[in-house]
Amino acid sequence: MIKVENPLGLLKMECLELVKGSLRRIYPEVQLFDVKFSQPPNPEMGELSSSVSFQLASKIRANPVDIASRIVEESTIPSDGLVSRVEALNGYINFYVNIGSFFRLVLETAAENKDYGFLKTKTSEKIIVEHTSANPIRPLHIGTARNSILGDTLARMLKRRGHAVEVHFYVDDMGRQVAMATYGWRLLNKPEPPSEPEKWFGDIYASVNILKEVRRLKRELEEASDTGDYVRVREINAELSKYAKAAQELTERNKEVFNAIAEAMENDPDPDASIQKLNMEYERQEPTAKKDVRTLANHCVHGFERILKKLDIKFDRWDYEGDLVWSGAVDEAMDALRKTPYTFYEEGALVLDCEAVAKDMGLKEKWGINPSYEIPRLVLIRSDGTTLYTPRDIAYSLKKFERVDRVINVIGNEQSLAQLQLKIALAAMGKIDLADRQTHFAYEFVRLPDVKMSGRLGRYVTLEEVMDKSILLAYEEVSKRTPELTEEKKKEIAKIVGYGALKFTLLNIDPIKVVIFDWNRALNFEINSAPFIQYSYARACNILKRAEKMPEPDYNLLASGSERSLVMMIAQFPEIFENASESLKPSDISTFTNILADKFNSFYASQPVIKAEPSSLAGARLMLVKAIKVVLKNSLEILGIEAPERM
RNA sequence: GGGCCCGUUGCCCAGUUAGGAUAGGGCGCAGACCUCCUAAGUCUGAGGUCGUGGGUUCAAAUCCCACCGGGCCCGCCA
Repeated sequence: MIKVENPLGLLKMECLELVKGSLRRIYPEVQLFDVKFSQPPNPEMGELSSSVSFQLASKIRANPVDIASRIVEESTIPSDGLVSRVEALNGYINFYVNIGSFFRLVLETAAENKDYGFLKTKTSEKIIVEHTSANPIRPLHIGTARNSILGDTLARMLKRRGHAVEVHFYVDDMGRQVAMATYGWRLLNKPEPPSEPEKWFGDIYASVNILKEVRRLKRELEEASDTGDYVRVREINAELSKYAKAAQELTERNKEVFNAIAEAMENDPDPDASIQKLNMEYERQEPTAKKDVRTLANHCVHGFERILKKLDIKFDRWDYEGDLVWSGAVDEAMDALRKTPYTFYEEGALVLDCEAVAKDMGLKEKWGINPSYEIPRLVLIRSDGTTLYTPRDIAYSLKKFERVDRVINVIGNEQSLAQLQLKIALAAMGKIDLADRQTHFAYEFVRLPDVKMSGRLGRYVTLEEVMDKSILLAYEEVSKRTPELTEEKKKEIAKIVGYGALKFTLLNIDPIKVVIFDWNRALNFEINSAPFIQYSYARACNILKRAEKMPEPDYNLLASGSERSLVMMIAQFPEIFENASESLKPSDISTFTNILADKFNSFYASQPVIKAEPSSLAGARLMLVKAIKVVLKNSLEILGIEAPERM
């Protein structure tokens, strides 16, 4: 057997040779251009088609229909090749494969290679995928889950593509948020957190934030009523009722924490100052601050690790922002920026003039930014000398590039400007090459039907909640459908189905689209395609399990439309994978898999496999099922979804 | 005020990077199918101004321009 990685690629090469040969004979003067092949709309039109005549038509001022006919007339088809005939139709050139040889090539390649489809890159790189990087002050919720699941899938795609991938989690222990949470924890006299500490800390953080904001707004309200600014009064009241609602929700969930913090904060004349002080102490490595903040952050980090592990999402490194500052890496980066002509001081703060950098280095043109857009400046160092998030991220970026060639950051779309400013800072430092090798993989929020999720208001649907419900529902389904299974088996399948559905929901929709989270939609196994695909896989497994022998196949007998389109889909898989991983589009895989499962189910319903007559047809169909099994399994694997042998 | 993103059937989405043949799925709706490899399945049907209006092209959901509706950002927050 010939071993090939990409059977469709071979077929395309052969078709290309045919077209090229004809063109050379008919139009020797025409410069050859890129000829693309696509699948015709229905199987009667062959397996591949080319619209080369249309492109040629405008160049040589001729009718595309005539060009197509001439190309076909002039083509000489080798007798031992993969193409059996060529036809012209409506200006298109349609290629029909030699079923015996091409189907054998495709099915035997796919069925006998468990890594089928994972087409390797010719330019392997070292790549960091940074994802999740959630604030270590609250639980992971369904919004951050979108980040984790996308990031995890990107990493897996790139690994399968042949890159050396490191997965990093950036622990933001240096921001004001973590100081705020630690401040609240201290107000409670730092009790040992209960199990699931990150949920508890999330309540503390939200309590502090809400109480602090309410206090500020009340003060502003007094001022506004004193000056008789009633427009402002109305605005503030609206704000206050928003916080009141959040406080209400929080009290319903965790009354003790909220009340205890409320009481303790009464005694603090200026909570903001206390939080800022703690933040500054942490940055200066004051021992108690260091211990408290790190302890809190680590409780949360361990919680993240525990939950994500259940979804089989793991990290190679956890990079702490604090370490970056303390090691002097941030100072170094800032010094380097200070030496460029693009920074200046304003009221004691160090500022980067992003617009000037972009203008001098032609970055707008290079990166496709609207020339009339003035890029906002970036404050690098606060007037009190402490650092800020984006500048710390600049130092982090440099650190990452010490390890790898390429960096992919899975970060919310709302941080686009910050990510751009980061790249501009790199360019300002003369490291434009690094800026070009850094990708912001942006994704949009997951919203609740009426409100946006918000850590600050303590308003979120936690990831674990969704995971648990998903498994529970899947368990009920399994018990209903296959009561004969053992308890252990039911639970195993429930986990595979439940987590699969959750991941699929978030992977199958374009990351840049806002998702409105709907319990019913996410966990409805009729709507969700993951169980459907998994079920198809289980069916394929079942057929193979029941087939006692493997008769000698005759691939020429795979003549039905559904069989032919299945073989073509299998043939396409390596290029689908290649394209998905090059353009970082997990949904290409999920969509493809869904269609494959759909076609397989139609085939399953209409064509017997084991009992097919003659036995050479059964043999060919068994090979088809075997190949489908491999492709379903491999595409689910990329998506991080398990494929159950039975359901 | 400026910048970016989204808009496809009652609902949720694919297709837009790279323009090509009749715009695809799913849910829901109307109906059909288990003496036959698992019905988490299959089949049939109804349902569409691809946000609107121009333009480019032999050809536009896809490219360009303007506008409308929604989201995000423009902080010494992250």
